[in-house]
This record gives sequence, structure tokens and C-alpha cells, in this order.
Amino acid sequence: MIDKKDEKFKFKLNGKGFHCETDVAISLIGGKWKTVLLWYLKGEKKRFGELRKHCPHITERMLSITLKQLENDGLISRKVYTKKPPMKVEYSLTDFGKSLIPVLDTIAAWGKDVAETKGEKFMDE
Amino acid sequence: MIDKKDEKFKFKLNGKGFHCETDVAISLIGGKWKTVLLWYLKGEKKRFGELRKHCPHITERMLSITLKQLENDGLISRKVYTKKPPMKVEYSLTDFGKSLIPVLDTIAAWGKDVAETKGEKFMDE
DNA sequence: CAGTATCCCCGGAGATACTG
DNA sequence: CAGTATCTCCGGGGATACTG
Repeated sequence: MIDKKDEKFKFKLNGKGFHCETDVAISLIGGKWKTVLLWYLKGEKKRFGELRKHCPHITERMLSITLKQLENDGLISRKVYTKKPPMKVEYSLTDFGKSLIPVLDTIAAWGKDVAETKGEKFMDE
Repeated sequence: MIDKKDEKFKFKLNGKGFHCETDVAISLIGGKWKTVLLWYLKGEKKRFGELRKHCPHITERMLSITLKQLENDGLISRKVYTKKPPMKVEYSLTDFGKSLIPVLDTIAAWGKDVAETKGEKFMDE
């Protein structure tokens, strides 16, 4: 039984309903680490260990999970170069992922502005 | 005891550390309902019940919680007009919240594009 | 009308240890 | 090097009922 209320959604994607256009985007880039990883992949492809270094606080588990989600959503691609013990894997933005760059830039610019304007000030209040 | 690793954060805001510029932004607009509500408040101020109508799937609880978060973060302001039983409260973007509009527009445009390009197609596969 | 108050569940996220 | 495997915890989010 499918709920009739599904019709009230504005968009559908992969069987899931969304409330408005921003909702679709947030489902793809929301979450604690997604934009951060995408941000570091923006310029160039990177290896697992490089990404880990850029995000000192991420656990290997979350890094692995988040990369897989981004891959499943088609935003990044994963390329294995050597399968034997000293493995080498590179992650890079797909074309779809690259379409996100202007969005990431806009978000980052605003975030930076907020951090510079409001950052640190409230710390000791 | 404050953890020394705090120094590894790139930004600080209200006592919390952030990993990169996108992180700051996501902390303010991430979550299931924030961008949706901001989106509907973008054009004009709205009342509690109006917002509820625009988001048929939100519960009153989540609407209340999310609005409070947005208010605490300074993105929206809450104005009470009548305190007696038939209450009237209006929510609107603050100047800070208005600074988000270009970001929301960018996110929405991308989300809409994604929905139109990829939406529905995969539904019956 | 505009919320609270509860209760509850699931999954995001962390910590740690282990592996091909 | 690039991950899995567990275990755990916390809180976001949902459902329902109640209130100033």
C-alpha cells in the first residue's frame, strides 16, 4: 500500500519524495561530511589517505561510508589502481559532481563570510 | 580541559569548531527542514499555519523545533501579534537570513535541475 | 491558532580493533 | 594503504495527545 500523500510531494527521485527544490539538494549534500569531502575533491582527485589528512576529525569509518554514499549518488567516482596490499584508490568528481561546484562555491563563500563576521566574537560571552 | 585538537579546526563559531567553510554553512542550513522553511520564508513573512500548509509532511513538533533553531541562529525573527487564544505569530527572515537568499537560490536551482534531469526516470526500474 | 509534552525509533556518527 | 567489523551512544525526527 502506497500512501496517497505521496502525491503531495513536489518532486520524486529514485522513489523518494521531496518537499521543495532545496530538499532534493540537501538530501545529496546534507550530512556532516559530504560538503567537506566534495570541497576537497573540487580541485583535484584525491586518495583515501589524503582526504583523511584534510579532515583530521573524520573517522575512517565515516570517511568510507560517506564516500560510498557520494559514489552511490553519482557525485564522485572511485578508481582502484592497485589491488595488492599497498592499495591505491583515487576519488574524483563525476560530471554530475562537477555540476555541484558552483553550489559548493556559493555555500563556501557564505560560510566563510559568516565565520569571518561572526566567528570567534561570541566565544567568550 | 579543552582538547588540544581544537586547534586543528579551521573556523570557530559560538564555541564550536568547523572543518572548512562549507561546514559552517551546513551547520546552519543542514537538517531535513531548514532550507525548506527558509525557502518559503524567502519571499515574505509567514505564519505558523501557513508554513505548515506549505510542508504537508512536517509535524507541528518539528516545525516548532526547526523554527526555534533558525531563530536562535539569527536567521529568522519571530513576532507575536496577539497573545490571546487566537494567537498570531509571524516569521520572517532577518538581514542575516536574507544574506542566505543567493545561497538558497543556487541550491534550489541545482536541486530543480537534478529533479528535472534525473527525477522520475529511475522510479520503475 | 500556535504551539508543548511525551514517548519512541531509527540511523548518523564516534571509538576501537581488525584485514586484503 | 584503504578500508571492514562491531559496539555504542546520542539526537534528529516521527506520532500522538494535550494547552494557553
